[in-house]
Amino acid sequence: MPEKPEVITVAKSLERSLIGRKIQKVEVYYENIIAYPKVEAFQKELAEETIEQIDTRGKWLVFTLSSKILLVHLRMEGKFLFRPIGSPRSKHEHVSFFLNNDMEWRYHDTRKFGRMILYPKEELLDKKPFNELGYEYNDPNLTKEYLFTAFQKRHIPIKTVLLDQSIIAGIGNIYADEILFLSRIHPSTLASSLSKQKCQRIVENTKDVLMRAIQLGGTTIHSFSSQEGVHGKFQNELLVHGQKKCPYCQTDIKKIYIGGRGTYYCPRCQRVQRKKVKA
DNA sequence: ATACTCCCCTGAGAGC
DNA sequence: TGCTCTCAGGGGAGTA
Repeated sequence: MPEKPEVITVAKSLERSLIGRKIQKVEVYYENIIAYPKVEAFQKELAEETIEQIDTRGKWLVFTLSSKILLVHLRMEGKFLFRPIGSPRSKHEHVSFFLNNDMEWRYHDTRKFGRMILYPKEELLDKKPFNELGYEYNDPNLTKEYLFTAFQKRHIPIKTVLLDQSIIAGIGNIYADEILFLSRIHPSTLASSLSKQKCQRIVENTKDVLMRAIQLGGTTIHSFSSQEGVHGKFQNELLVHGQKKCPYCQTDIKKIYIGGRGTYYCPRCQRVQRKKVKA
């Protein structure tokens, strides 16, 4: 669920509680959350590290520490909580960072899909996932020429390509639908068939949708999972994802599956491209 | 290199 | 009521 705007919101909400704090100890209750290095090394290397800065790259949270970089991907339902040291732990709290203010910074993840990676600072850019992430929504290099070239060799639906983090980083299922709706492009259209003009629309609408969503603190869809400090308002602005009627033409919104992802579109505003037929 | 399939997880919701 | 089944969904791994 968290896409770029939600990840930014989480990063901002954590700053006040974490910047300048020292991690004294780490406990891991579900080991698969730690993707790299091995759990023991992860715990050992984090001890005595101070949190200096919090950023995002794609959908990753990037914690700059004294001598390491901690990456966290929330995937579907990851979230953070703060609890006094020793507070009862719920069954979905899988990692706990003991801070130097008698608080535990805890990672909660119902589906256990989230992942954490710890790297030495200098290795960050050479390794997965950073060495294979595409441009951010606000990167000046994100141009219609770049997309047109990248799309040429992708003979799969544009919806799927927008979710490919190696081309544009940070777009997830919800915003992909919104971007294609605003661009008036059918989500099944093969990426390789898109004109430069349509690539330009995708560039503009990617920037537009993400910027507006970031201003509103992202999208909160699952009411049951409202997380501490994160209350997005962009769900009120969604035009097509999860909607019933097209806000422009009142046509019934259709839901289909593309690449296994639920996909919403307006069959009138987002027509299937047809090859021009000679008269 | 690109495309496709399977898998990881759990809770919610449907069906009986 | 309560059990069983299906499904969503980001991304990594394995395979063609």
